[in-house]
Amino acid sequence: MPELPEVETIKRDLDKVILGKKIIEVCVHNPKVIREPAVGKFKEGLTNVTVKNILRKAKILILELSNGKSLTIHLKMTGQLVYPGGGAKSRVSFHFSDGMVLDFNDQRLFAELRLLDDWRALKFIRGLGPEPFALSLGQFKNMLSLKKTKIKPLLMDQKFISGIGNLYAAECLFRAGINPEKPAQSLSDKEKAALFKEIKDVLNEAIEHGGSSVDDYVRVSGRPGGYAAHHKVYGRQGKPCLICKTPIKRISLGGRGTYFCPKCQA
DNA sequence: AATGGGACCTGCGCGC
DNA sequence: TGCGCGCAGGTCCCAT
Repeated sequence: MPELPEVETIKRDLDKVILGKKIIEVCVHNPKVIREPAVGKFKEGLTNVTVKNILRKAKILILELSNGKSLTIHLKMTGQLVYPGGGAKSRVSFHFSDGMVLDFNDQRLFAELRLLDDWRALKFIRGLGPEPFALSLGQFKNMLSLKKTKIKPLLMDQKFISGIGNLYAAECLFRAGINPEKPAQSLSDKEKAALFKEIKDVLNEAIEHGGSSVDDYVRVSGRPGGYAAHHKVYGRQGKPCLICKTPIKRISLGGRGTYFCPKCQA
């Protein structure tokens, strides 16, 4: 499930392999993932253009092109970008003038590709909250103090703070010792500070390790990221807490699997 | 305002 | 063995 660290890893990987290259042909093997414009216009706008710049906003990748348009890619859960491509799983393939291919794969077809005149105008992007790295502790504390919502669903709310998903919300809360059901505004100053620190530390560490390969996530090379070995709670239901040995519990919160230590995160 | 559910998808692992 | 079911999760949308 690509979250901020995975998408950032892909952005950096793509910088090394396709930045400055010219796309000469786009093959759409499954049109479902092309959200706009119509497939014909999509292909047309991506033919004979150079990749000028690659950006990441929250969990979205943006390729700025030489014709002024931009390709936005939201990988959702199972999206992959693989280079060199040419694989059988490809939903869309991008062919470059040097003969190389970038594959876009997506097993569950949830991903969203858009070719836009102005990515900044995309409603979802306009609605994004600040990225964790753009916040000061004071701002973060203020934001939390205004919300009665349970802290874990709040961390995953992209309008509140952007880039954090189910996996990293669990890891950050564990490291900060905060119960995922605790109302945001009820966190103590100390807890807010701990959470702020752990969010930045966990995301940075995950980026350093190339992201977490659970489910389908792979780096652009096709190889896994290395952060899953450092997970402390995610997916560890019933296994002993790495700090106190209490079995890790799984509950459903906001319809999502939520892992925590009932003792360390009381 | 907040919360809960369903929808979108498909492969996998589980129980019977 | 084979089948059906629940689950996985980012985001939107609707209902309460």
